[in-house]
Amino acid sequence: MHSTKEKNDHYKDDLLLRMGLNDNKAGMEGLDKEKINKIIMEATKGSKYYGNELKKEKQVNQRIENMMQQKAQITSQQLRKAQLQVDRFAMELEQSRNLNNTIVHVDMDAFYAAVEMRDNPELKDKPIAVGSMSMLSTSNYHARRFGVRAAMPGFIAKRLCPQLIIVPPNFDKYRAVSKEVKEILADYDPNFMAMSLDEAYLNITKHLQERRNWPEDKRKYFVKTENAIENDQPGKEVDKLSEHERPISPLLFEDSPPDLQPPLNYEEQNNPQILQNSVVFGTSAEEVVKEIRFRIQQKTTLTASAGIAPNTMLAKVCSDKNKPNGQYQILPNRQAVMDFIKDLPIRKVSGIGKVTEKMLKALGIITCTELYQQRALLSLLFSETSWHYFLHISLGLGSTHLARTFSEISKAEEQYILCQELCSELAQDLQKEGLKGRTVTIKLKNVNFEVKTRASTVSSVVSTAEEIFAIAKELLRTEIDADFPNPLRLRLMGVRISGFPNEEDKKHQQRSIIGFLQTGNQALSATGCILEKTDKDQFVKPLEMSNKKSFFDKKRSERKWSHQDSSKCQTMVKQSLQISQPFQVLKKNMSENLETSDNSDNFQIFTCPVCFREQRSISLEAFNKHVDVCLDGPSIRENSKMFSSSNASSTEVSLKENTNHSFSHCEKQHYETHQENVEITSVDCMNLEETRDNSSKAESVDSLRNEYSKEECSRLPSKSCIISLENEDAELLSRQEPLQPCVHQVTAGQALVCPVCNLEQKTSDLTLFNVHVDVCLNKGIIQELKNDKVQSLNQPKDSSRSTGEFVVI
DNA sequence: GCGGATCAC
DNA sequence: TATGGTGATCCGC
Repeated sequence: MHSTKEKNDHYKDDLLLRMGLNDNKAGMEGLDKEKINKIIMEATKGSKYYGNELKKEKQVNQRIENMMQQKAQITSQQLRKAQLQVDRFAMELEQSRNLNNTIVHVDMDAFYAAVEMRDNPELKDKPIAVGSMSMLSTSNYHARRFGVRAAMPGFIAKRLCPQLIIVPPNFDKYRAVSKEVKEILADYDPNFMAMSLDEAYLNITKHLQERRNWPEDKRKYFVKTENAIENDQPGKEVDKLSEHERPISPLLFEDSPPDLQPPLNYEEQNNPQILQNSVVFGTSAEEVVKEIRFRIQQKTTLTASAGIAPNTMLAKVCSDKNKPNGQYQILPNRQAVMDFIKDLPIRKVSGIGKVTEKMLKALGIITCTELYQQRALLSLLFSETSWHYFLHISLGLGSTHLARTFSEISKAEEQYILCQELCSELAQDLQKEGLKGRTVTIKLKNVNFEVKTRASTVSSVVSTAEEIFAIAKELLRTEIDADFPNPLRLRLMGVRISGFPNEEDKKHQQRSIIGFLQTGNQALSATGCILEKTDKDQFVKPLEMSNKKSFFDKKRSERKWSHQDSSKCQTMVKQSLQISQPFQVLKKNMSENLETSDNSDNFQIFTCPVCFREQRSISLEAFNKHVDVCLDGPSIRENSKMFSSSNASSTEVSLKENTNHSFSHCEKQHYETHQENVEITSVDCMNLEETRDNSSKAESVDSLRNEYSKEECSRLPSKSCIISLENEDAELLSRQEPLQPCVHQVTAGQALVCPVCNLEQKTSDLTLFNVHVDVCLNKGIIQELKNDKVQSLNQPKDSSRSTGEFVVI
């Protein structure tokens, strides 16, 4: 319901300033922001709550101060070096950019309040909020004009708006409505991911494919103007069965943009056309989402907002853009993404909260462009997890797939078989990595989403499937016996091995890569496998994954991630590799990725950002190696002195400021999917839905999300990866478009000359070229090297093109 | 490992 | 009168 972004924003002095951003129109009913702030302050000041807020603020300020001190100690050399590392990582990320998915984020407008208004016409024109005198979870837009917001105590809201009606929450009702909405969503993506009662992500990529061939009839809906609709199937007549009248467009949002008011204003442009009380929607993503919103409104009389984008991070931001009752799309090309990102305040991104915002602001970072410009500094000031996350955001990257739900596995036999398979997979991975461990852990999640981990440590290392299974089997048996005679009804199982005696050695061996890809001290610490069963009774085969490296979204990893089309799995593997995988794995998969997913990469010529020589490597691996050598070795011609004393992995600043940005769920899927959380040992779980029901306040805790989202994929300091075996794989693979749907096509073989370093870049990939130019522009080192040539260009200040592209025609 | 901080709903 | 409850991750200790 209410987002954290809104939460607390009413109370802090600095944040009060931002309240001007809220809807409040001069001359209209309501309060101006100064008045709102004043009233809130009066009600807040002197309270215990306020005292605690001040205390917390001090702590944050202290963190910022520490960070600034640390920043002051960073040498330009450290910064240059960091820049190289970060840019190399950025280049890899850029390469893995995947624009082939269409992700939709659907968000019901003022959900609880809207439901209450719908069901009680008396509330229609009044400012209302759902909650209690202690806490509100939602307010309608009318009330928001008075400054009444979610996460505000009711008694303060009453001071702001004495006529405010506070309605106690009716969760059963919200759940029922939510279910109606979800039934619609499932038509477009059966594996959609519900984040809460009023929010969900959909991957409509597949739907769009199928829809292309749909006859108009299948995209036609009858408009219902008076009564509620029971049957909202396309092409079918509308039943009338409403006991009371439900207006099509509830007067929830008087100020919503007129052109976004469905359904009757749909006559705009070609689609959808209105024909005799019916509407035909087109086949584009935009049309699909209009259709979804139309159906939601027809069925529930409530409005929803939506965002359409190539990944979940962007889709989420988009859904907020034209709220309420609107939608927004970022087209699936890099330029569109970058244009959108350019001036986007980082605070808009899910995972960037109040504290992170403030810390970054202290570094002069407010927008994503600035976030990108400061990437090198950030890598020195923040944890690896954090700066990776930041870099993703600043490149407009996010998760491109959603997980699916799983069917139950309740037969003991199957469970043992599953366990054995997992152990075999795990053993294979161990063998590949040359690892042996002493601790075997199984993780079980039952149908109620309770998660248990059970571990056993043996005296000597194990590595074979038989050895591991022998241990895992006993752990599993214990759990099965514990519930006997009731079966264990599992939703997910995982096996992990840890306790590697030779971790240090391993790390050392991999230093050349790890030095760049990860600065933390966790190299390859464990290998894990987790197997999940899909709702289609297909197994998601584990592969492997990195541990700490996986930095993406744990946030809602609990919401289940899992499935992956095998074609996409390659992408995923590729991405996770680039971000976090140990080198060996990268090596193993990279060539295959290049071959399968992007032909043009096969003979790509990389230009080393250090020595500027072209590397006619076929694989990124070889290229990475070269850069490693360049960075480490004294062999760099032009700038050897700059690196003569440096060690590739020695840049770390001791005291890293940690920001607990939780990764946006989306992204994390790529990297965290199917990972295990070591810590969880036993969760005595009641069904969350039940607990919620008993909660008098806290309506924001949603229950329905658990239906779809509780699949655990938390982090695991280990490696794991998933391959899903699906029928559609081949199809998906074949229809994959080039990684970079470039707007600017470059003729094959055409030489691109970097305007900064003046060196010819023989890559045919404009994206890579752009990255190179960015690297050049943003790097003092290059400026120094080419001082005579680029004086006029070495101002990376131009925020409008921090990640800008050089357009080649 | 645990608890505090952060974030989201 | 009065400023939620829950779950998750990350990180430092």
